[in-house]
Amino acid sequence: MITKPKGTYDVIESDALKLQKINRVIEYYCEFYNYDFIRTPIFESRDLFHRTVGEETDIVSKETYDFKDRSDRDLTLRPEGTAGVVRSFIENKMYGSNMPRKLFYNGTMYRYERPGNGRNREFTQFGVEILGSNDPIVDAEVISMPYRLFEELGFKDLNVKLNNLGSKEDRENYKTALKEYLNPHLEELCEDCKRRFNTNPLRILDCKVDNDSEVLKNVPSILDYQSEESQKRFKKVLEYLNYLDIDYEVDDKIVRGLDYYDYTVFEIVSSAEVLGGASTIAAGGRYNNLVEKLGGPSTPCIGFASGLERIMLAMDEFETTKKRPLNCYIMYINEEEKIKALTLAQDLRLSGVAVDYDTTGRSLKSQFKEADRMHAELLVILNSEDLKKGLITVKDNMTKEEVKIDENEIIDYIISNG
RNA sequence: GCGGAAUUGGUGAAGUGGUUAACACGCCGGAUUGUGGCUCCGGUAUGCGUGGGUUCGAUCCCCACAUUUCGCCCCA
Repeated sequence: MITKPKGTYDVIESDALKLQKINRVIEYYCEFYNYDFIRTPIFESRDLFHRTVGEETDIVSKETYDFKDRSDRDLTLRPEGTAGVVRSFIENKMYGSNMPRKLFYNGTMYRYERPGNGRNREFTQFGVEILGSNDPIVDAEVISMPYRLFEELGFKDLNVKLNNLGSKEDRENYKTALKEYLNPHLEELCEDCKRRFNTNPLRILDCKVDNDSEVLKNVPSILDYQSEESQKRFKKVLEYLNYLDIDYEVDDKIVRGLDYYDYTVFEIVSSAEVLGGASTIAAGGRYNNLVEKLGGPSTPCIGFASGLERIMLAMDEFETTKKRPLNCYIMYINEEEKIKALTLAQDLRLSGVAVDYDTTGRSLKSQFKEADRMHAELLVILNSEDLKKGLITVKDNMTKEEVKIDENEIIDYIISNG
């Protein structure tokens, strides 16, 4: 038997219903918040991700699907959505007009990592990007929009954790201070952190191993190393979040895994138990230098990404999503009735009625069961004797009341009663 | 990439080194010769993740691999 590749999964049955619901909610929230849909390629040139996400990050250094096509081009399956959107923004010269640009995407991403609960190699993210505004009000919107959207999907007890990484200069100052502080304590840190000390000292802050150690408890806060302007800006973000009634918590230990972030970074965390260690359902931040770095004009931007698989997992804890009921189920036994079922079904469907009928030749009894499984509202029971008189039986599956309708009025009857 | 656990029909699962792999749900058929959801009867794994090995004999013991899962790393 051929099985699915490791870390992939099929979306079927109740998962399919959940995913459809999520996609519907995303569609209309993005419409209300006035974001335009964008779809970018699932693979891009390898350089795009190496330059944006960061050569040193785990995502790029050990998780990308890199391959060469038949003409020897170096390509990479996208591990995240922002790089492609920014590339498209520049390539299509969107900065020329209609700024800021508010875009949303929803598609599959690929990372070669160990699969587990809420982690897959092919996974789906939706996200938004606002390109061309540095107003803190935009930060508040990008945080509050997914927050409200998740509430709509049934999430409760959501928490936003956010931090201010400041400008590149602020961060360099902080890194220096951090290393100065940590240097005498190096031996007390875990092996990973010793390595990070040189490669990416900021990541030591959210190390789980050393989390409780005295060393990290007294570590200097990045918030104390911000320029006055950066601090003022962050305060405004928090102020706007207060007005929007968003439950947040400033966490100066939050740093993100992608190199391009600066100023505001945030995570939205759910307390749903099924999520286990995958409780972050959305995360993002500001990236004011990325567009310029990729060759576009200096453009301040902010965005977030959210993993749909994790949302689907958590939805189990809320409510079961039900399949939409079928308007009408047609039953028949013999060939004459079957042909009537075939044509009547087509006529009804073209009139906007959701219709189905049996195609496995099972007993009438089983057809009733099947109709119930599909939650059919009306049952059309074809009978050769009645058909000869031009009559068709329609039974209301709720009241169990049965009427015989003239063949010529059947469609109107079903439309007005279904 | 590192460590632990799991893998038996459509589903939930019991089970044993030895002829037909429990039970329940579901599904199909029948009783009810064309009006269901209750009840009763019958059917429903040539098969116990895959490949080797030990054995007279393996679903059960051993090894490898795959997949899933928990923790680490990392992350949505």
